[in-house]
Amino acid sequence: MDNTTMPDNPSRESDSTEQRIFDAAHELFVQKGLDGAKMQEIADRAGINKALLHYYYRSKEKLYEQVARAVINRAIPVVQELIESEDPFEEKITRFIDFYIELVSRNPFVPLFVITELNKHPDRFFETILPKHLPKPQVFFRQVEEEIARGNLRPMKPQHALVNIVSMCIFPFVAKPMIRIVLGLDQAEINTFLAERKTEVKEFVFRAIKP
Amino acid sequence: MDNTTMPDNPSRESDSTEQRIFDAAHELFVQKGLDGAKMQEIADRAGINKALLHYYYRSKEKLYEQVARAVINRAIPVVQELIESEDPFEEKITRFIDFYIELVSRNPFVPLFVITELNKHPDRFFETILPKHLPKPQVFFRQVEEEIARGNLRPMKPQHALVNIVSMCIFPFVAKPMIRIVLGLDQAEINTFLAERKTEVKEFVFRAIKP
DNA sequence: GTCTATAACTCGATAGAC
DNA sequence: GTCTATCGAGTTATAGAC
Repeated sequence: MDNTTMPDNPSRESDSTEQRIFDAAHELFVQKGLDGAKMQEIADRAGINKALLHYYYRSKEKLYEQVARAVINRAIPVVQELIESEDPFEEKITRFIDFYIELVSRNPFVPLFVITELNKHPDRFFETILPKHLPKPQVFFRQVEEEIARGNLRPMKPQHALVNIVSMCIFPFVAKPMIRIVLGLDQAEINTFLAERKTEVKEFVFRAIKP
Repeated sequence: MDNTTMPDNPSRESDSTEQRIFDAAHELFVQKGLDGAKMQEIADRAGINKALLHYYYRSKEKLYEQVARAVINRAIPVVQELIESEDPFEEKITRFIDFYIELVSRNPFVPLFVITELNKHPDRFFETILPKHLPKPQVFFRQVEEEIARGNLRPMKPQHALVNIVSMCIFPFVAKPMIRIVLGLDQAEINTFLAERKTEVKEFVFRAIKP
């Protein structure tokens, strides 16, 4: 953890035991996954005994599921608001990129956690973790079609536009260590580089979608 | 594994025991990671006994390292050739996107494997897995600068151009299940969507970088 | 609610027969 | 080389005192 901004995972000193356990589990599961995180380590970080984990959460599996649900449910409303917003299109894209990059840079482990969970345990994910209501991109697609009809955007498939934008927002943060190596940047330089992303992605996207 | 194309991981029926173990380990480690893959499962898939794994590879750790090295070393030459090529710039970009997407769609688990490994065990990665010579992007950067000077590209930071392109090539395949859900596509539709990426990314990129 | 102690289990690793 | 049997370390989970 070398970011200057703190992640969105609160860990107040004064919380209840149950909450402290949950926060510790949150941090470790998101970083290390279900197999990688150990109950002992979670207990240590929460400042309590291993037995209490079972007292409050019954099993590792159950604790993990609650954490996973919380991670998903915390991210969804933000994304939903961004993607379903009825703001004027150009503003919407700008806000989308700014907020999305902000979100990911505050929570660099979350996208990787979700992707890994989805790859390794798709059944559990669909049945017990994924909420009923997800962000619906139809608003975004309709807006793109309208802008194309008005001649404000070049003709293109809206799905690919969305995936392109999201890819450029998320991937560099997920692949930060890889990018650091290939570009030959030190710790300070990679952070500067990532800080430039908001500007660079917006510029890139608007050039790509304007007619 | 629902791709129509087979991954680049060969598993011939007639190979030696050592090779069969290696192939089984390759498949399982890449999909499940070091902690997630079990020696028993590797043995089962290779059609031999657990004890033989240790006979040939001494320990799980050593087997894993060999697999990880193989994965990296198989990917690097392709990427290196693409990024260091001295082809005319526009051809180079075209080839880069086509081959990169082809590579990732054949090996959808590899980027996630590398990223996860790099996040969880950076020390081992740098000391024992990463080869001495990596793809050097300096050629690419110089070409971008030259094209800008000639007026063939708009002024931009070459690093961000590269990261944008790579993001759009890799991320959709890594996040395939997530994209499938959000876009509401069935198995056939998501594959069609991913097959369109070569065309769509090229179009998007050229619009974004032309002056 | 919280702790200590320990049971129960998983899994990597080894011994030894063939 | 390959197998069966088993050990031993590390982990999850529980029992029971306070």
